[in-house]
Amino acid sequence: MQLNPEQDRAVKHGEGPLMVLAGAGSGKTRVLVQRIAALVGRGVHPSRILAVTFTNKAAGEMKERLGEMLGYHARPMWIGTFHSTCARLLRMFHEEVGLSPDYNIFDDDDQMRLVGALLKERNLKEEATPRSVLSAIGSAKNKGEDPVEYNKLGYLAAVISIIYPMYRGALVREDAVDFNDLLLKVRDLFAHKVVGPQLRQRFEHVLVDEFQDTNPVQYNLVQGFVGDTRNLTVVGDDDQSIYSWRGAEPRNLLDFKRDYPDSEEVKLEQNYRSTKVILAAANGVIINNQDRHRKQLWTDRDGGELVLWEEVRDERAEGDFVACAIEGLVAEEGREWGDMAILYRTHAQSRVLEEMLRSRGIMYKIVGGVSFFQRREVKDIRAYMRLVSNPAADMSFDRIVNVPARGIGKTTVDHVRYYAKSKNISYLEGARDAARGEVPEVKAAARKKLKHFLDIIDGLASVKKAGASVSEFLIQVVERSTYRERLEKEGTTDASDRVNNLAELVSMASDFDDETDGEGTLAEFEERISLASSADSEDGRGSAVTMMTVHAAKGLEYPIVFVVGMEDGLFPSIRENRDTLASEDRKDLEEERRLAYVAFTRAMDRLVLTSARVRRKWADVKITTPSRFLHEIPEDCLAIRTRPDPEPENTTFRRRPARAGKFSGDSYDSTSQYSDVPMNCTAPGRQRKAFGGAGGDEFDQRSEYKEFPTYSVEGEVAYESCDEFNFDQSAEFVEIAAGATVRHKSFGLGRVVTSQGQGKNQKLAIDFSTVGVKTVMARFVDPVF
DNA sequence: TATTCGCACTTTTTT
DNA sequence: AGTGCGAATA
Repeated sequence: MQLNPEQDRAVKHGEGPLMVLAGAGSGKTRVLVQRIAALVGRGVHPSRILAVTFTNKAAGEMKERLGEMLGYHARPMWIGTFHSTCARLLRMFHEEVGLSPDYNIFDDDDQMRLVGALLKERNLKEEATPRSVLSAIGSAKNKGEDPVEYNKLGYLAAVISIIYPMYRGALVREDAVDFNDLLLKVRDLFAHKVVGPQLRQRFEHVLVDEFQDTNPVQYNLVQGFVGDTRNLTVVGDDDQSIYSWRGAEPRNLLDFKRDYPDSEEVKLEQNYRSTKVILAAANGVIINNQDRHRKQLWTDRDGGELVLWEEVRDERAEGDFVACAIEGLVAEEGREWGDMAILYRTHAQSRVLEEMLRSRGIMYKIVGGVSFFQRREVKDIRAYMRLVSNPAADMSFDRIVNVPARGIGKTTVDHVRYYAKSKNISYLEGARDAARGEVPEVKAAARKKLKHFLDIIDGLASVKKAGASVSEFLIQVVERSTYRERLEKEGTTDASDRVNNLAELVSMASDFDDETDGEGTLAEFEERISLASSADSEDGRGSAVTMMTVHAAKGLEYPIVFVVGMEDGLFPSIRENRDTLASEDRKDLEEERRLAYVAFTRAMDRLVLTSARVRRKWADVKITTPSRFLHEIPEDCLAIRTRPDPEPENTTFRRRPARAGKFSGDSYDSTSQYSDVPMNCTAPGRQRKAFGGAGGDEFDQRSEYKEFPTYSVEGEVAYESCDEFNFDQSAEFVEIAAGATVRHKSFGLGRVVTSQGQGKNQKLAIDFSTVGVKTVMARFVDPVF
């Protein structure tokens, strides 16, 4: 495909700031990739290019494409999310920010537990919920401000001023950072007298995708990375800004013009994705927003079906309709399941849809939801990993000291905790003392059990020390902790699901080992897990209908898109009992509208919207009003179809009688109203491919069942030595030249003055900030840049 | 100390 | 409706 003149201009832009205002479906990803390739072609060293994407998945795709175009030259490029980029930098500069190289990243769940525990400790549970505290802390940190100061006037001021210092203390003790710290610590690095200037000069070109979704801290980071070169490319679309609740400021697009007045601006207004009708529908909605740059998206894709708005009775009818329509599209138009996506505003809506699809034997996959990595058993195993890497990981200790149950009760743990706190040592150390009998409250029986637990941890530590690969280590965790054994003894389906999840985790670890030639560390694997978003796990394998939230659909496209639950209160989502100002309401509504815009513009050929007259929320039933956005769609784009209730007007709503079986969804087929929809449903009996049995749950976002790799439990695992990896790394080998910054194990950071010799025998004269100029073999230092 | 039961809370969106 | 937590019980 040829580039259009505007795209071409963006790709060919040389030095200096560039802003690309890219509408939905305008090929911005392609432009970005080509631009990077063009920079390399122009002689920019690949390792001096930083590209920031919104998701890890987008980063992966970009890497892949550049890999194809540039071969191994693409490898040294820095391509990733803000978070993964910062994690990488923090690993390099861990000392400067006071972290170990194996530092932990606290995810949502960890933070919640921690704050919950702190609130409990201070008897503040009445005053605030962990969620509210964290969101107050988070909104401050998103702006780069001090949480206590920032919330000084809010109703949580008192709680935050007590909890936040404790929270921060706990993170320091546990050698951990939260998501925001990841960015803030790197921002702080810019002020470091040695590292700061280096960081500023590190990149010659910086490119940021989805710029409308960056928050102030991220913008600061960008400015730091750009340094004096001013070679910054930002790509964004203010109409697709849907993360302001996470601190994103679409105003960054305006600020960019202020901060870089000499920037060139390119507008990509031709849409290559959607039909005219779909685009007109999306435009019709978005023009109702006040706060936006005017943009005129256009397409030359004539024709296409009208957007269909199907009004149905309730969410079951909605699911049934969608399932039917899918069948019809497969039968009539020869579409494949993989061509279709169902988008919803909230995860909670997925359940009914799932049920209805399943009852018709339609394969589906769900993106997001409860992430694989958040499952209890996976988190437990991760806690073992953490505790072994970092004995001070008290939260991890708490989590697994008695998991699986080994008879260490609450009272024992309380004694250990109290003792550890009073001596200012970690819980694990406390447990050691207790096991040795130094804590009188812990009696012999409990001591023995603690000893047993410590033996497990120490055993794992020795496995790690022996140089086990990550997957080997995980296998040892699963075995030595008796986790798998216990689960298998349970014999329930739930337990065997969990075993499968553990197998999946091990196999991911083994993929990781392969990828890193066995050189990846536990901490790196854990980092990857922590930063993996639920949307990343999507593997395009097989043909299945994709279900996800609108947020997760950002950047994706499908020939056919269903957007379900188009009702006021749901989409746009309106939270009740909220005491915000009217202007906030408008802002929220505008964001919801942008969300609708994103949803609609995912569709290439056909867009189907549904609304239910009645929707169950929790236990009760609510009568709904169709989404106001539906009325904003130009009439000539829209086909509206309302189905009357099959029952007489004034019958009261009858509850579906409770069934004995777990799922009653199958009963719906016979009453389906939709066998005559123009998308022509086939009869429910004619299913192309069914999977599983009724109520079976074997199809979800996880990949298929994998056996545990074979291994020996007894005897020592033979760990290969690892001194031959260097050869393959030549592609990434960076010649250390005078002026480079390097790190030495004992001398710390220094700057290379002169260099002598090559390869293994290269000698460097280095000016260390600690000890002055020293001559060192190059292989004893790590190039920082 | 382990297990079980009942209650409260959840549900907007996620790196 | 499903989960997680705390209290009550074995």
